[in-house]
Amino acid sequence: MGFPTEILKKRMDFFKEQLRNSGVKLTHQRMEIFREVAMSEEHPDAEKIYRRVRKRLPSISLDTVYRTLWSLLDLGLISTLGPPRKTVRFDANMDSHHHYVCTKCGMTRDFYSKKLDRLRIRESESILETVQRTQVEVKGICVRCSRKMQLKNRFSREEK
Amino acid sequence: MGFPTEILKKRMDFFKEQLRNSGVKLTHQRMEIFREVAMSEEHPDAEKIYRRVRKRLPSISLDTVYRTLWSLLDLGLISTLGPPRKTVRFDANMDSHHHYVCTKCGMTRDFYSKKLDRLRIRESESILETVQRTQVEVKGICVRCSRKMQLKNRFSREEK
DNA sequence: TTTGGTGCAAACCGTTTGCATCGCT
DNA sequence: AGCGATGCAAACGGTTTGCACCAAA
Repeated sequence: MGFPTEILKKRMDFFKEQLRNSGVKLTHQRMEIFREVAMSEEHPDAEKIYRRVRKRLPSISLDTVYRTLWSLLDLGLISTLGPPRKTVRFDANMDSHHHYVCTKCGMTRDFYSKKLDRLRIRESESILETVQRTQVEVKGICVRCSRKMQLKNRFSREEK
Repeated sequence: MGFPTEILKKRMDFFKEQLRNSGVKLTHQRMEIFREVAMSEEHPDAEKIYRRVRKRLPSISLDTVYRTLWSLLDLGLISTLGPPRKTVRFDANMDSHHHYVCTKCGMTRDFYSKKLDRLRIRESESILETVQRTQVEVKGICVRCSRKMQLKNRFSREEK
């Protein structure tokens, strides 16, 4: 195995370009951290990325990894899995349903759709042994966060 | 507003039955904690559940809330949002893709589907202001966890 | 009465922050 | 030289655990 070279190259080029455009410095650390995420198949967490990057940059620290990942997120170069949450959230609705999710604040609301319930995905490629359920996540920015961001933008425009 | 009475009743009845069947004691605390999750529209976290339950049971402690929630999860009475994770996980694949997710260990793998990409959900009921993307999560038990559980079951059978 | 359930406090661990230093541009 | 980026260590906050007490069957 090994990660497809062209895809990795494409991602690295985009990464460099985005950093340049946004005035964020291109450092070793950022480069290696992004490379690690970009060539991973398994959506690693910060600790795992840290351990791997440290093989090439032994003096890097975990908090640089965190800071870098959050910047990359702001720049739209990576995303996080699921809603952003530092807390586990619970759901007592065991009927088949789907979710609207705000990627900013994590707000989540159920919705129902007979059509979506009928979704059947092709065989799970022997990754999952048994499938429990198939759920659609519609991700976006909720009304409240949207308003907040507009306000913020207005202020920062006025500051200039 | 207010939560539909029939649905809540149905959930409470199922809850009591499941506790009875599994030999887990039905205590005030468990009752109030489950009720709180069952009648919530917003997928609260442990802290929020704790604050609400405390209004009725002022002496309850946060760790009882946690312990209860994990038991309810084991009993299949509630679920958690997204893969169970104590760490944030990152994804540098910004192309449209979907996920296989193991609900036990959180293992997540990408898959692609032109057909699913074409999914268009009906208007988001003014909950989301703007939709960024629609992603399908196929949830189940991965091969590795499945094997582990089989082993465990075999042992516990032998213990008797 | 017995045993699982609960409350308390302390431990744990992932993540964040303040600050002094480093090293690109 | 200047200033953003980094490393270190300490703080933070959500979650878990050990233990003694309590209460339901």
